[in-house]
Amino acid sequence: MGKAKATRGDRAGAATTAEKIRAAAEELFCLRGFEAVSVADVAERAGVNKALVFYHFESKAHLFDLVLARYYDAHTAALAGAFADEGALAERLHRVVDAYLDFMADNRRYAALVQQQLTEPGTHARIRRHLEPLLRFLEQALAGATPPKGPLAGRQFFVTFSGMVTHYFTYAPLLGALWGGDPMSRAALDERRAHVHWLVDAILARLADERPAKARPARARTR
Amino acid sequence: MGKAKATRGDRAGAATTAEKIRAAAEELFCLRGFEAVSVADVAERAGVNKALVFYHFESKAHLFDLVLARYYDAHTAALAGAFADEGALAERLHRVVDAYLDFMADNRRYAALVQQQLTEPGTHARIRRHLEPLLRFLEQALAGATPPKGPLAGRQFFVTFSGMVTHYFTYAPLLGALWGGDPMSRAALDERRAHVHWLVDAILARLADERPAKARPARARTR
DNA sequence: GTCTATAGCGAGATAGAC
DNA sequence: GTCTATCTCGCTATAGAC
Repeated sequence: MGKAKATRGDRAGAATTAEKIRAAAEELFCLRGFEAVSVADVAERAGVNKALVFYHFESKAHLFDLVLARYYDAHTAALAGAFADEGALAERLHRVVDAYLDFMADNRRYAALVQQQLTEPGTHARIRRHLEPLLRFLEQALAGATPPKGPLAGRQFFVTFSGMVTHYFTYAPLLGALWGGDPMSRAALDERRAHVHWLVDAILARLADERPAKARPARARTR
Repeated sequence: MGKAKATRGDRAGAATTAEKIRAAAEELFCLRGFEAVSVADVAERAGVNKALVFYHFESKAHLFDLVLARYYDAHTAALAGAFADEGALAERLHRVVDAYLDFMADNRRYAALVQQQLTEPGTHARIRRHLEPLLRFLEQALAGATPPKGPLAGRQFFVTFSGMVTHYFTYAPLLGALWGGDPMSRAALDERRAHVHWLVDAILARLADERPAKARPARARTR
């Protein structure tokens, strides 16, 4: 699982063989998924011999695991920062949405990769470990605005928000043809961003309307 | 592509060989996707010889195409009925959401199948033909409530609604572990249904609030 | 660490008897 | 229409020289 030596960053010129392989694998896996990429493809892309892939990484599966772990970590890190406890709830959620959209736009095949993982039981444990902190983040952020159980609980909004964002990217290749225009263009991404922001506001407004009526008696816990 | 004779329904006892194969393929493809299912698996499940699969269907890909087409058709049919022009907009949308959720609950791996297709360019044309009428349905239904362009256009809500629904099912295997309790249980599905209904209402309420205000000066193009 | 050569397997698909 | 036997190919992974 990676020689201990691979501590160097990924400067362009001085890439070690292992790093070239990792980079090539990342590119290809994110482009075509796991099954559709062969070790020979990775080696060719990296400009190294096929056998070296097995020397530096134990197997194709290990290599894929490594790529996936990097993505999961990057994803969590990107969102964790955005959840920072500053500003009103709406503002925080907008930040999170922005971070999510930006991450997806920068790693366009990531959504597809994760979706693909979902179809393979056996990888569920890892994805769960990846998603759990994100779910907790959102539940905590929403704690003051949503009830702890039922159809308006934070976990429902977790599915809703992540669906709204990721769906756009998994469907992007189709949307281009259906809509006309590139859904990955700056303008299109900004439009999607505005849409999701609008939805966040609509949801918060409706929650605020309902809360006093619903959980009325005694003091409402403002946060 | 299927002998012309295969007009019989799928009564249990009198299943023809081709039908047994088709049924087995449908089950397995929806359970594990395309790559993870071998022709030998299908034959075994159907209780027939492997070579017969190639006799009755030209190839594994053809067989898969057939299964997929059936699903797409069933999906479109299920939603088309729900879009019927009766009742207020909110009521119609609730009907569509219900039909969508029911279809997904009855065909639990369908969402994963479609997602998987999205990762394989070359199948895009077909999915597009499948999605196009659904998009047009929704755009038409929303025509009076949303602007024709921009972040609140119908097409944005198309991605949003389908994401909210399908995401629940693609993530279901994980949600069980994350939440505790089976996300496919009657109670859990009803909770999700209530959540999406609530969202539909929140969105319509907000749209109604904004429309007069937004395009205010001179005559607002009420459309 | 890097290469060539090849083992070994499982897959889709076909040949041809019945 | 159904079967057995087999072909062919691409893939992961390894052996072993350098």
